Amino acid sequence: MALVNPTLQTPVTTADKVFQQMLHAIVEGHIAAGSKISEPELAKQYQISRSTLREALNRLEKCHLIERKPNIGSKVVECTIEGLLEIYVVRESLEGMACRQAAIYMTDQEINEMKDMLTQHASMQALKEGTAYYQEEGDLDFHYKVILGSHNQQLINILCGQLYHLVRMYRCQFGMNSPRASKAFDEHSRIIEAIADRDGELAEMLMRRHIAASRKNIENKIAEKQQQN
Amino acid sequence: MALVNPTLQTPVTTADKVFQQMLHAIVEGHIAAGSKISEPELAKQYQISRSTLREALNRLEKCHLIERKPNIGSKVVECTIEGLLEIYVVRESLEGMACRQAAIYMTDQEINEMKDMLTQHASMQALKEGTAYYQEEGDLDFHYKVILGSHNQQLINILCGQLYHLVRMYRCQFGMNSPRASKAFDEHSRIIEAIADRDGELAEMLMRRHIAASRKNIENKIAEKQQQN
DNA sequence: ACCATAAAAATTGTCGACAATATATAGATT
DNA sequence: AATCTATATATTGTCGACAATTTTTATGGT
Repeated sequence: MALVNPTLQTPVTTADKVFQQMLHAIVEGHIAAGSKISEPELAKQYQISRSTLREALNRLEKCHLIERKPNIGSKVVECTIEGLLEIYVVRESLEGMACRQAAIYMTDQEINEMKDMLTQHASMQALKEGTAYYQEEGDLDFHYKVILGSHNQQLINILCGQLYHLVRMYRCQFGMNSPRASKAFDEHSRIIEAIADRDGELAEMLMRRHIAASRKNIENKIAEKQQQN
Repeated sequence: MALVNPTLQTPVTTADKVFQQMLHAIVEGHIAAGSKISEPELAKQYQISRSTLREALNRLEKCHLIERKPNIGSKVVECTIEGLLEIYVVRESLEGMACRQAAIYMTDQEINEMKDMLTQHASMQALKEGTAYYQEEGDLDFHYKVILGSHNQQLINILCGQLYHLVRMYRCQFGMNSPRASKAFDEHSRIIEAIADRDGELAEMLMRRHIAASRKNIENKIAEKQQQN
């Protein structure tokens, strides 16, 4: 029930279905990052015409998962360290604001649901005596809920509809940018507290620190790796 | 030489050209906000096939200027007060961060160019003995420059490639959300100062206040209008 | 007169073919 | 042998036609 982007519509047209299949394939790396996309080849592979494949490609482009140059073709985006850090900067900014708005606009029911989710995650974390679950789906669930809690359609579209596909792609392919399990959980609780207190200013600050901490964590890992060489 | 989105590629394919024409038409209201888009009709109007028109529509959708429902069709987005306020929230967040990044990454040359631009705007403002120029193109130029100064491709894409088309659309159609001329100019100078001082924290704060002030200005006008009725 | 149903018209989605452009191959020249 | 040019191949862009779906209109019943 997790790892599913909340803005993803249920596919109705064939282009929709192929889009979602390709989305999955790109995020998981089955279609390699940076690789060129051959329209005739993929059309044959999915057993659809080139037109509908192009329709699917257009949606992937909308998510910033592929890039297109006129008369030349499409490429899957590359996963670079710089790209990852750029995404963190945007997330820090936007999710911080989303959190501030959530403190204003989330209903009491939504807040309670989020609290329930967190306790549920806590038990799961204990159950698995590890942090695997929380590192993966749980973290995303939390962030999605906050974003939706902003009740701001622009924020929701940009974050869930675009940026978070890339977030998941980087998480699958780099691996190193999963949440720092133990600390992340505490940070999440504090953020929910601030939202429940309707303290938007604090909520924004905490979310920004939460994301900035992840970014710095990665920057450190990078630095370590570079020292080894 | 302003009012031109810096991320807009020079059109190469016919779909590109039609896209830019329609972009212009929607922003200026020649294609009415909220109106339904008839593919056959527009294809005939632009003298292209429906396929290439659909290609253009896909790009408009990427800019969030039209919305599409499967098997039903496309509509131009509506200009609502709520929608405008949502955009301001996102701008406050993202442009604030862009400004912080600009203080880090802008080159000295870029900063000088921006200073030059501002003095040029000042003289124009005096020349026209009004604030028309600055209210329109000048303000956009300034904000574009800051955004580009972030050197963050994600920020640039989201702001220039998507959000600012909507900003311009609202400005054309509502009119009331143009910059508060006299104050805006001073605020712009202070922001540039902060960037030149490489004070990212201050730069972000000033930009956020600058945009928040515009938003509050609109909220007040709305409130006034509602009191009249 | 109103509502439900069925037929007709219009609109969107998908397909295959052709045109325009870019890439790869072969040949000629120095 | 290397470089430039010309040809051939492959890929992307555009077109018109058909299929599937939705909207409108017409019809009949209460």
